[in-house]
Amino acid sequence: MGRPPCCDKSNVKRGLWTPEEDAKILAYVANHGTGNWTLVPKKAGLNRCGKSCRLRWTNYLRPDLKHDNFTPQEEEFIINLHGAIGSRWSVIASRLPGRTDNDVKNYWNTKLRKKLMKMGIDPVTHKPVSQVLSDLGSISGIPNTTTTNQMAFVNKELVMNNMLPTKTEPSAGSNKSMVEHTQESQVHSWELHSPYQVLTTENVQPHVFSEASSSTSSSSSSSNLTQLGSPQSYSCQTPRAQIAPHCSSFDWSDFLHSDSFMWSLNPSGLVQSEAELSNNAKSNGHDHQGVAAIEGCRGASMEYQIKKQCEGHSFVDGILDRDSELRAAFPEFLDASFEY
DNA sequence: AATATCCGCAACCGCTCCGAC
DNA sequence: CGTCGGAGCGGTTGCGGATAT
Repeated sequence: MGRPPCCDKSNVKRGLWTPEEDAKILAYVANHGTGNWTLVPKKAGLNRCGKSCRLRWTNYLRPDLKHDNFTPQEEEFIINLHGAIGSRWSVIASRLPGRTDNDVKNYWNTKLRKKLMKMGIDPVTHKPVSQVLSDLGSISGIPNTTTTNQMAFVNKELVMNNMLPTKTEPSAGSNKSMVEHTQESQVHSWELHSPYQVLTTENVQPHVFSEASSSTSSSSSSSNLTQLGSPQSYSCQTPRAQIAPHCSSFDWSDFLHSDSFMWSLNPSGLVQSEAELSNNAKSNGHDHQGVAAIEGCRGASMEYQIKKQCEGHSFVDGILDRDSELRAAFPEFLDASFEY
């Protein structure tokens, strides 16, 4: 038995809103504020579904909304965060003042997705399409026929979008072909010229895991933080080889979803330095000991996950272990108001 | 100039989440 | 602890303007 509809769909107006209806919503909110949207149509004198009223307000009428075009900085931030957390539009929008989840979602679907595809970047995985193809081909445990079918499908999609070169040719801004890049992606970055610079292992990993990487990797662990916004190369690479060459079960997406990564983004979409993070944490009321502990914890997070997974811990085991350790270490940060 | 096609965006739909009871 | 209902989220649809033929 399903839930009854929130309103009588046959008796409410649908479709585009008139200025008069907008004025009624605005007047109602000005007098009563938002909340209990199911009562709004009746109280405001509207023949609309309450849900529709809420949508109209949140997506269009809210006074704090920006109605101008997205800036390049906002574009970069959306791409970065989408690469990290996927299509969680409300989360992305919450970090872009004046933008709604609907705005961000529409902008992604109409502009950014196509832009990435033209750049040869798979908008779902944010990897070079050549790498996606390579990954598909190397999936173990899948019968060859299935893989072949998947490859055929992907090839068709890519050809339709002019993303798959008909022959090996140098990619823009590099002397190496896409195929060569794929083959070397374990150790070299794959680059093409782009007005964007997306968060990658190169500019995230050294920042977040400077302590961990210094002890686990002899590769370059520059702590230079690259500011987004300037024209730079779009660098994609497989982090596994650099960070955990000894462990093949590590999944970079797990890290991207971790709060360690989220902490490295501030609302403007710029990567924060350790000093900035410290200052922010301090200004938020954390004491020095707490800040140091957080930084140490953040830096050690990747190494911890790699170790645990190499030791045969399941993903869930790792989360539970981590939860216990964090609760023991920072009881003051894990009060009811802490989002975790 | 008329028609077809494309594109962007507002709005809708169905579902999940979460607090109140 | 289960149910109810409001709020919110993400995917999808469809309208209207812009552009191509």
